[in-house]
Amino acid sequence: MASVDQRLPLYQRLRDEIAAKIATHEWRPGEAIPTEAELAVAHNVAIGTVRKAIQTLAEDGLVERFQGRGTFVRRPNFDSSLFRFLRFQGADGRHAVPESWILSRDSMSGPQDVTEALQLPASSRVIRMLRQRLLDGRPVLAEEIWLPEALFQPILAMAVSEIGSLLYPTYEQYCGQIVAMAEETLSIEAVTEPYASILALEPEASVELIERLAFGYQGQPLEWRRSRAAASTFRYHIELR
Amino acid sequence: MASVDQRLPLYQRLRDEIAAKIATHEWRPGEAIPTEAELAVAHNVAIGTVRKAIQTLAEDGLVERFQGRGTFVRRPNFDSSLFRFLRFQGADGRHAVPESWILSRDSMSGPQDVTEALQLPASSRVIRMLRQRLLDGRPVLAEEIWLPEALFQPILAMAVSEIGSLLYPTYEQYCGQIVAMAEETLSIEAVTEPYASILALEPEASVELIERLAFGYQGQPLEWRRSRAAASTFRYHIELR
DNA sequence: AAGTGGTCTAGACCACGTA
DNA sequence: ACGTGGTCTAGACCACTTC
Repeated sequence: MASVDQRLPLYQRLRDEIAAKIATHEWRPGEAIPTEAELAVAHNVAIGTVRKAIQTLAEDGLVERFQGRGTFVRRPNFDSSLFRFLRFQGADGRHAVPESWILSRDSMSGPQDVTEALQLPASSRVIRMLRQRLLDGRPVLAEEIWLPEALFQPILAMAVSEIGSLLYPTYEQYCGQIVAMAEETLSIEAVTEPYASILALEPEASVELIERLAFGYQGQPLEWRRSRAAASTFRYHIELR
Repeated sequence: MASVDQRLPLYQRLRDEIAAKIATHEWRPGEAIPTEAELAVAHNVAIGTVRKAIQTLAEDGLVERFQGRGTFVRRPNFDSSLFRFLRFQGADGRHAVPESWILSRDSMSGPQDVTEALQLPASSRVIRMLRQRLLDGRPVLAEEIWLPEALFQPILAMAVSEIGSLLYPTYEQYCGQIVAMAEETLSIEAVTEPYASILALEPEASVELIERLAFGYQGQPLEWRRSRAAASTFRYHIELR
């Protein structure tokens, strides 16, 4: 364990120690962490200082607090929080998560753009999955998913049908990899095969390209995802403050 | 002034009182609010309670705190914070705000989609402006801006050349309207005139449509903006947590 | 009834900005 | 030197959950 910077305020050092315990899975998602009083005694600080440390962790989404029950390590779920922003035009304007089908899963030497995005040495082994997502029976999203093979070996061993419709819980359960943060970049492209077929569009039709890079607790890239969305059903909604 | 709910915690009631003073412009953007000690005495609460109230306001972006200087009412600027997410492909990958030219400004009876978005009675008078934005001399954005005429009369009285390149400071200075929050929705459309010409594209080319509804401190709609971005230069980048 | 986090108080000292 | 917000302490009582 790296020594903590003594110049930092107590509550930040305590915060970092707790975050490290979560990052190393010493305290696992879903579990309760020690109570405020226990932490105060263990670290020899006032309970108010513990509260401030935990509060910053709660703001960053690492833990969740429940009055009367305790403080719990949060289980992030970007498979659904992607859909916090992304919307599809269903029969009504509802906020549904489309069903998903994995079409293929391969192991290969990584193309340059993939290894660069995942910050891997050139030609590292990677896993590629193609996935189709449907709403009301219509294809709305074609996903191309890239993973570092070194971290996700168990994915190759599973039957494709065993891989759940939510990928991030699968990563956590079978590979011990937890997604903590992600970045998305949106742009427009002319769709090419195989994505045109997956979306039932003519080649060269315009689609929204949503590139997502997902990171673990230590900031290491875990997954690179390129999703193509059909223009007619695509919406992305966000609040600015 | 509505009476405060006595069931709420002290710090939330204090928070609401301060927020109301900001909303009514009793304390104006850029000004310092009273010190923690003064607020504690004035409201007869402990200084820690004042700190908690102010902290929540700072998290919501209503005020900014500076150690040694004081706490100041924040001046939101969505003209530049739009560009927090929106990126254009310049000569390099830099994060530049494009120059802007106002092409027209009219007063008219509001079309139905506009009055609905701005939550105005049908056929209310509205102001429409068209604006072109250029990066490295190339048009990258065509903006269609709608305002309730009742709130923005001074805009009609100004010469178009007097209207600055940043609209929100102009709204504040000449119309007393401050934008506090906004929502954006992204989608793809086939561009029509006059936006095709403004962007130097062929009609029916695909563009990104960015619809933005901006709200004041009391949550009232202030501006509806529909921006079309050329597909070749458009990028939208966001972090998910 | 016991234990948890939530609110609130009343101080102390520190770090920073301004004059 | 002075005033500001930032950190930290040591308690009290309350609201909620669990047993």
